[in-house]
Amino acid sequence: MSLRDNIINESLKLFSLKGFLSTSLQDILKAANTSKGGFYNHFQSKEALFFHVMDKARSIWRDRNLAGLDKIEDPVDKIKQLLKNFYKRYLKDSENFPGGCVFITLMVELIDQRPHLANDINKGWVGFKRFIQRHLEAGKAIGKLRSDVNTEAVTEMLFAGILGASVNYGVEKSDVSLEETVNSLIDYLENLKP
Amino acid sequence: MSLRDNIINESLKLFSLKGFLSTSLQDILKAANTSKGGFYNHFQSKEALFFHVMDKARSIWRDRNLAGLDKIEDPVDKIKQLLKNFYKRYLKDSENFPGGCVFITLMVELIDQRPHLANDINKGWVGFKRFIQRHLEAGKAIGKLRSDVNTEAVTEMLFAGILGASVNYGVEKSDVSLEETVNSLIDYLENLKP
DNA sequence: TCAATAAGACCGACCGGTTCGTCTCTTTTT
DNA sequence: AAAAAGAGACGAACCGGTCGGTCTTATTGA
Repeated sequence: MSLRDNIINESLKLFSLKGFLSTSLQDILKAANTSKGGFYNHFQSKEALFFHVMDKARSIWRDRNLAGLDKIEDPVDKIKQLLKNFYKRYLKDSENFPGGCVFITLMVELIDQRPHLANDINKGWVGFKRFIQRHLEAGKAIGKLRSDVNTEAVTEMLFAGILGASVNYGVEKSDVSLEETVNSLIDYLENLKP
Repeated sequence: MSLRDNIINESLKLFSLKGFLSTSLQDILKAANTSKGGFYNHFQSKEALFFHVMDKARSIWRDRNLAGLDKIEDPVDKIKQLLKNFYKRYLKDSENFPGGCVFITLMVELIDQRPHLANDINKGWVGFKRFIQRHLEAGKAIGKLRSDVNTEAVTEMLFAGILGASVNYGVEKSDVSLEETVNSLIDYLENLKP
């Protein structure tokens, strides 16, 4: 693996553990087994690195969470599968995210300290919410959800549940709570069917 | 107000905005309008301050979230009231928590960096979960909840929902999502009644 | 084919600035 | 006068970032 890729991968791990501001350049250099010069050969600044790390994180996120969704017809079942993917294939990935979901760690740290960096994360969150709501609306249109379902409120509920489960998983490091929460969310979704 | 209390209050605000590690002593001194000497006259270290700030935060948390609960008989309704308190009286308190729920900000920051500090926060979380589950069990015992309700799973769901809603509120700074999420949680709880 | 040249990946000393905590000294209170 | 409270200079360690220099690799010319 190239030094550049190695720096990005190691930074991703460190950011998920310590956040962006609390990860020093020395931490990164040590983890990637390189030096200042080696780093600044590939990245203009620590902040520039941030965006490359986020690209990598988003790539992994899609790879894990959207796996198999294209083989499912029912849009509501797609969301169910996404919830399962989230806790079975994504959140447990301690190889890339030893400190849990990197987006949450970074968002909480940066929202009031580096709004322009937090904004980059938020774009993904907004897109994710839209993705959920679009599928719920599609499910409603073909009669897979009750016609009185408020898709916006359900989207907020699912999103908050996922966020909370992720935070809690980072604290508990136990699969039990995580599985219970995600299963409750799936049951909640199931109860909205006609 | 004494300098000591002033330092604690200003630190609470700063911690909710920037976390513990990212809040420098200079930030605190500036906000409290004092000096190094003034600070170290009252606190042994920055870490010692942390615990005093947490005591203050917990005190505010109880004051806001448990308000009026003693006047409610039905244990399930108590939890409903707590959910309402949470978003109406607690989370919107930008006076003490300008950066949103300080427990979440600190937990996410400290869980992998200062486990012994995170552990102090977690004690409160565990107690909160127990509080919820105890009331759900009590409600079940007197027939206010269906007998097939898994109180542990429901507790995890409510807790995750609250966590997620808090994180999301810190990002969106909008009451709409927050209200929708909490109302969805209350509906969810309502649907568990016989 | 092989030496001369060029490119750039990488190293680590170093820079100014900031960190937490200690210390001495001054001011205020009692 | 004595004790408590506050001010801020200071030190050692660390921060992100710069810079001169080395060493490997690719390209060129004969």
